Amino acid sequence: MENKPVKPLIKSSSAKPRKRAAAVRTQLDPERWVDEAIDVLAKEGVTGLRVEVLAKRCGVTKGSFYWHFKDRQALLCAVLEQWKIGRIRDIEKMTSVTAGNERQQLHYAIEVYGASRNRKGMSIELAIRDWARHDPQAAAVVEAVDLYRLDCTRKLFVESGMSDAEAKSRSLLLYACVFGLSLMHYTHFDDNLSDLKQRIAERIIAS
Amino acid sequence: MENKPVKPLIKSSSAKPRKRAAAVRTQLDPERWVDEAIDVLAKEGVTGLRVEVLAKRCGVTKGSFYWHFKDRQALLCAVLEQWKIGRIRDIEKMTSVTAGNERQQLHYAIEVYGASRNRKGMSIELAIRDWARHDPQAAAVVEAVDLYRLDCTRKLFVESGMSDAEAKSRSLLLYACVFGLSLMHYTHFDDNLSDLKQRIAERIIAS
DNA sequence: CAATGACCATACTGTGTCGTATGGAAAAGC
DNA sequence: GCTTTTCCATACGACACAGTATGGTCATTG
Repeated sequence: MENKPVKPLIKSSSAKPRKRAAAVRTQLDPERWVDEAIDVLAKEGVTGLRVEVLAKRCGVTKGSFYWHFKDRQALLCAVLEQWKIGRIRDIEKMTSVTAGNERQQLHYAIEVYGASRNRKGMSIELAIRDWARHDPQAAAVVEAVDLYRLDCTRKLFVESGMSDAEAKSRSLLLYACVFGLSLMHYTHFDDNLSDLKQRIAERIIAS
Repeated sequence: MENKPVKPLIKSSSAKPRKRAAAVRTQLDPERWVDEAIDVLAKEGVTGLRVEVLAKRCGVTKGSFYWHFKDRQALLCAVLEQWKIGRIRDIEKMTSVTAGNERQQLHYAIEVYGASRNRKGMSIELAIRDWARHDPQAAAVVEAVDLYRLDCTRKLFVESGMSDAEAKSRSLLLYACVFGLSLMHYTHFDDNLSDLKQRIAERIIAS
């Protein structure tokens, strides 16, 4: 005994992908687990992210989970990491723009975050931010993402002709407003919400 | 058997307060439970609000809890209710102002919410809003509080000379920004955060 | 074809939690 | 003073969950 192959914290799926790529089997890899975990996270929060629940969603049992991950904490770390790189990739895509279109791109960013089609993305965002209130690791990831986001939009404001200080304040205002709105329940506050949102976006972006 | 006195859902403490008021004993009343519960809620979130944990904090056992409350859900309802009335009371106090001082009062409101001294209040706020993402009851309370808040500050904006539509958008922007900022991690974004906040407040309030 | 390793199921321990049943102590009421 | 009511402790059953141990199945490899 004791000769069980050493299980890495998170089994690296890049170290020998079974065969080549074809659907040789329907077996699970860590990424599948993480994807499913993020789904649960969005709906139930971190505390609702249980191993057995997740296994049931994947159609397997705990035995499989503990093959791919050392423990629950390892999954949580993987979730944070995957979210972080996904966010940074999105931010880069969202804020790379040809000169002269900065303001338009800023409007687009606000619209995307506030859109109801992005409901799931915002649920993940809020779940992780709530998670970060108790967990230093999550807090560190959130801070990294926030600082990156803030700096990207800051550049857009600067390139659209603002001072650096003003650009920073606008950048912070933009994201604060976007997340804050997703936190509030204001659907019955007015019967022309799109006009309200338009005014807000103008206030944030316009010089 | 079966003659045990009927336990109300939440034992009304106003229906015969034991003696008069004096410290005749150190026994617990529902309000004490709710106060302690809100404390735990702020630190651990709803899912961390367990009966036995709460009992230990109060220095008693579960037996006491289930005397004062029908079940855990009854406590949660009481927490929501107490938070709701407390918020509405605060809002009224915060937005009642002599004519001419509206803008000053709006600045004060932003400052209070963003202040670090109000850390606990904001923790409760965020915990309840996260709770509201899964629980319709909590969502209803949050909506009621939000609508009340939004309307109170809307009046301030109107009285300071804005159109109703503009006032509404400013009101929404104000609270969204306040809650959004408390959700972000931006302490390392700039070394003059107070200037940043000042600019943001100006942007929200100034005409 | 035999051996190895990857992947998963089953069974088990231990803990935390909800809710109930029941008894005990102290105050309140007569 | 005796009974009733109030408030709490203790003990219990049921369940959900984390993590471990161990064996089984199938594909891959030599």
